[in-house]
Amino acid sequence: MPELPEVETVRRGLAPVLEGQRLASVRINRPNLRFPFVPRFVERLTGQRVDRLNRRAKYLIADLGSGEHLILHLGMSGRFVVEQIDETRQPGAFHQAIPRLAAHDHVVFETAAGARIVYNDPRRFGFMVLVEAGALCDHPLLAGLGIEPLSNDFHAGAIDRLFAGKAAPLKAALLDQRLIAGLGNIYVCEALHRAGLSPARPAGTLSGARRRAACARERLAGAIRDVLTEAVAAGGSSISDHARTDGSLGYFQHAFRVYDREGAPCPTPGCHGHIQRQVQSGRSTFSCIRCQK
DNA sequence: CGCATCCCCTGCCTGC
DNA sequence: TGCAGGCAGGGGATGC
Repeated sequence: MPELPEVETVRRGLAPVLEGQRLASVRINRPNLRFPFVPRFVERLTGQRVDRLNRRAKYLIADLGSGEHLILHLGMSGRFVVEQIDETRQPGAFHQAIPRLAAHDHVVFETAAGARIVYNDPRRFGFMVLVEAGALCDHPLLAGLGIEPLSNDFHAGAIDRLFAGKAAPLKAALLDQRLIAGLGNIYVCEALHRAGLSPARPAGTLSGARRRAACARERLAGAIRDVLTEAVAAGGSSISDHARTDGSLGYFQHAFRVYDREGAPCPTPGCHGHIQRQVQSGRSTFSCIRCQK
């Protein structure tokens, strides 16, 4: 599921029920997701207050009252669903009375205020990692992450610097979380189409003083910012797994111009090409060879 | 180092 | 109808 817009959508759904609330109970239904849960994961979380829920790239980061942090990643198929539980029941008593667990409901949080937050992840590429106080910035999962594409630091000049000398195709460079953090397969394809840039073009050709390179990176920076902003406003893209925390679907998938549209006419005005699919770095790329150069 | 390939896991869709 | 194969939004480990 989740690229930056989907993760941000989940963050916005979870923040109102988590921030300022205590975790009255935590339950894990298996020993691992992508990684094994750390020892005493449940005990270390239970009773803690969540001060804030942040997002960095495709990670959610809960700041806990103890100074520790809980890093959450949704992998490919992870989702959170929030339900309001009967407030007359005793917190923590849901072990007996829990409503039916669906398949792949791996983690269940219950807040003192009566929200139940269920993490469901069929493929289990997601994970939850507890980080000691003060160790967040240096954590290996986060330390190497690149620039946030919706931050003020992201602009054509950043692309100029990051892509200088890179022989890798634009598709691969944009997927590289060490350069720009948060883009995934869908939004890379969409941004490249909007910018009129070929996914196969060497990333380094967007660097340097030449006017054409400067125009190209200007278009790319704008396209990335636009597509992500629009997708966040739409609640993300719901292909098969992503849903908002209230169960409703995002609708940005209806705005895709190229992703999963092989054979369709190119939506660029005046371009009479069609969308083709190719495989780059083992993953599908969708583009129009006519208007993406 | 930079880049490509493979792998983790389950579900769904297609074609035979 | 059943089954095999391919494919899926993630990232990490490996090998060249």
